Amino acid sequence: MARTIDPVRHEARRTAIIDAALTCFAADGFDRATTAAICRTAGIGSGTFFHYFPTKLDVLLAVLELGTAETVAWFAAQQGRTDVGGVLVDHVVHSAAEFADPRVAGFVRAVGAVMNDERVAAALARDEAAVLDGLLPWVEAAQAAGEVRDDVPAARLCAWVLVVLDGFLGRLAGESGFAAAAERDMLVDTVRRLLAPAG
Amino acid sequence: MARTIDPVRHEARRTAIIDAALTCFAADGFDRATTAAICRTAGIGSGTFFHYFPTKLDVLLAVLELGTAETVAWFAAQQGRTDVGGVLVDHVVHSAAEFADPRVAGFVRAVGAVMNDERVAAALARDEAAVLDGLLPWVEAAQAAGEVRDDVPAARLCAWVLVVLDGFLGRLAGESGFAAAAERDMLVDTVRRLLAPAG
DNA sequence: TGAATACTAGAGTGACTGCTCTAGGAAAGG
DNA sequence: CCTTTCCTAGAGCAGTCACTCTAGTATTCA
Repeated sequence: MARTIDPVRHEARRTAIIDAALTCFAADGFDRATTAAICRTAGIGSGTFFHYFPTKLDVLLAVLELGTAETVAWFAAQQGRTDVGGVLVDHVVHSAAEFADPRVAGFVRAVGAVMNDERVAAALARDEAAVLDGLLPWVEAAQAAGEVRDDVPAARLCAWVLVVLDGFLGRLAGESGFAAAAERDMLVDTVRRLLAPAG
Repeated sequence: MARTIDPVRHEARRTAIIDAALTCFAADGFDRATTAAICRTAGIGSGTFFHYFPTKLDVLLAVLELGTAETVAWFAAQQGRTDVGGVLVDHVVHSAAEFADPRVAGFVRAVGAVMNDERVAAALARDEAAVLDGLLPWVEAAQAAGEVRDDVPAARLCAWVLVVLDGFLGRLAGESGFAAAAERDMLVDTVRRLLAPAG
């Protein structure tokens, strides 16, 4: 036998490629971000790139999966909290904080170009499910506590929270002078109004 | 001299190409929608295509400009109304109705792939300005009448109405079972809550 | 009618890009 | 040490696509 793989080194290299790809996708979109550019950004040759990922699309999928995992981890960390309203607000704040990475908005737009692909659609569905499943029990609890309106089913409310979050993220890229930090409070307020009991 | 151009015939042909391009862009995105596919959809040869538009990108710009013109025309038609709140609601309803064309969401995503282009950015800025400028006087009037909150400047409120509208549009493409018609009332309600005076 | 020009079609071209292939360097085991 | 496998690089290939060119047709004016 000979040389075994070093999982740490392997994972680090892989992550570096993912990060470079995220940068390129965000800047140029999926189709215009060439594999050559990603390799240059990561400081590797194309041979290395295709050693780690069979396809350019697979890197994009890896980025998506990283995001989904982060979401799942965040909700797992909230287990046991009793201030249901606080969790909802914190989730919005947490999302806004992630959007502060200027690459996020560009990457989301890049994903739009390959949404038709079956694997991408599945990954997006998983990602969305992670957020909705994470949010749902808290919204239900808040409804039971009378903190959130109950004239609309909890699942639909969750979907509408995503509407606002997605809209917020979408505006961060245009040069409309829309800054994540400056608009964060307004975002929280908007979600609050969306969820407030009918009055 | 000989043969002069027939403006009617010319415009009709041009519009047909724009419509075919809209269909293709919406379905496949900007880079994956080939000029060949657009020509096939429009039932023309590539010679005709490039006779009307110097570049594939120019067709996309033409689509954007058509949209901007439509927005300007709609707001012009509201001139003289006195029910300021009604105008705001009508605008949301009108937007939702436009989104009912399933190509709109796909097209917006397609535009995202070429947002970095200078001309596209300028066209998007014009489009956004058309909506904001159209909305602003009505929001200001509603504030003066006490129908809309005034703890936030009117311009910023307008930007946030766009956040919600964009988020709504963005969700129409995923297969999340999000339908324009079914969610319209919720959209109106969400904007109402966003604009309601602080309570 | 004839000439000039708008319009149309589609084959061809040049450039680009995702990915493969080969050749070799480096690390782990024996 | 040697062998085996992992890892890396970058030249090259096959395919694709926006756009050009040419040749011809339709339409209007004199």
